Amino acid sequence: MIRNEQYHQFLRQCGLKVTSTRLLVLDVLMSSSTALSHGDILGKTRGSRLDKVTLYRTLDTFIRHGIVHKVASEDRNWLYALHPIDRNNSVVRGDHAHFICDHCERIYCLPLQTRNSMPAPESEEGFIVRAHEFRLHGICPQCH
Amino acid sequence: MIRNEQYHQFLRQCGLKVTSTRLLVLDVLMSSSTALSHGDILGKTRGSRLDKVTLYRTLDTFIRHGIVHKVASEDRNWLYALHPIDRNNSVVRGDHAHFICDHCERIYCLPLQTRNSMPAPESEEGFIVRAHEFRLHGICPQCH
DNA sequence: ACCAAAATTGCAACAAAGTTGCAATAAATG
DNA sequence: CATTTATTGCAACTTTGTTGCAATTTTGGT
Repeated sequence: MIRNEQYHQFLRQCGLKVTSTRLLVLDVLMSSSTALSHGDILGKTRGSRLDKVTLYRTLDTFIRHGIVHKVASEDRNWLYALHPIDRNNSVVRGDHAHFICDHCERIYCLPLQTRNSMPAPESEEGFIVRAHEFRLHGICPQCH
Repeated sequence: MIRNEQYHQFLRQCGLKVTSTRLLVLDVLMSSSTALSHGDILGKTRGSRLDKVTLYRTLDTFIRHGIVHKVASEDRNWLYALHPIDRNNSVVRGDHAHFICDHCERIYCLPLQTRNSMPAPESEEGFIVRAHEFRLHGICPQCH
């Protein structure tokens, strides 16, 4: 796998030890255009005796290091997706929307174009707003 | 409980049979300013031998009839909240935001004021947007 | 290339959340 | 008030996620 060298460098940049589990999970997430569940990832790594607990912990580590974020799916479990990575292997954590296809249930992370970008809503009636998530529902390109 | 007559009428308006379980769950949801989990509701109804399965099914029925909606909490389970009801006992399903307090973890449904309301983002690159959910993170009035 | 320290992994057992099938019960209609 | 139909409670089960611990792997210094 030629990408391994790149992933290796990326993990070190994030202050993480390089392990085969992490390289594997990183590769699976990189290769998907949609957010994946724990089960999805486990399915895509059959053959490489990756334990479910290890996967939970790996995803958790990635989240704590800001590489991955999780989105709740419509059927009560978590989907995991990478933050976009730019040409310098730096993680870009800018605002983006989660698009949920009401047909295939897949969740895509869509960058918010400037012309679509949402103004952060004002704090109001004692609620102090610090961050926000925008979830879009509809039909994805694959489903029409 | 003086509200029972009102709830009774409301359920019939929704085309539902009136049962003690539904009256009970409706009352619990009405009395809360935040969205409640299945467990929360079960906790608030101790004494009334309400079965967990029945509660799941009741909440599901309410959702199918548009009385209740569910929001994923930050720790992977569903919270349930009523749609606002106006003076004519009609359900108001207008846009609203979900405010998640990062301190107490409670989730509030906040109406979107006109000045805060989000324009529906344009469909783009083959993604057809039909609905959206806005999730706000921050600190709620009780926590500061 | 090897060693020691520290982090990571796999396993087994467990806990929590949610579902299914079915028999018993309760609500609405005439 | 009897019949039909929906709702409820229970037991067993599935799925998802967690904990503790021993074994293994990674890293940095020699």
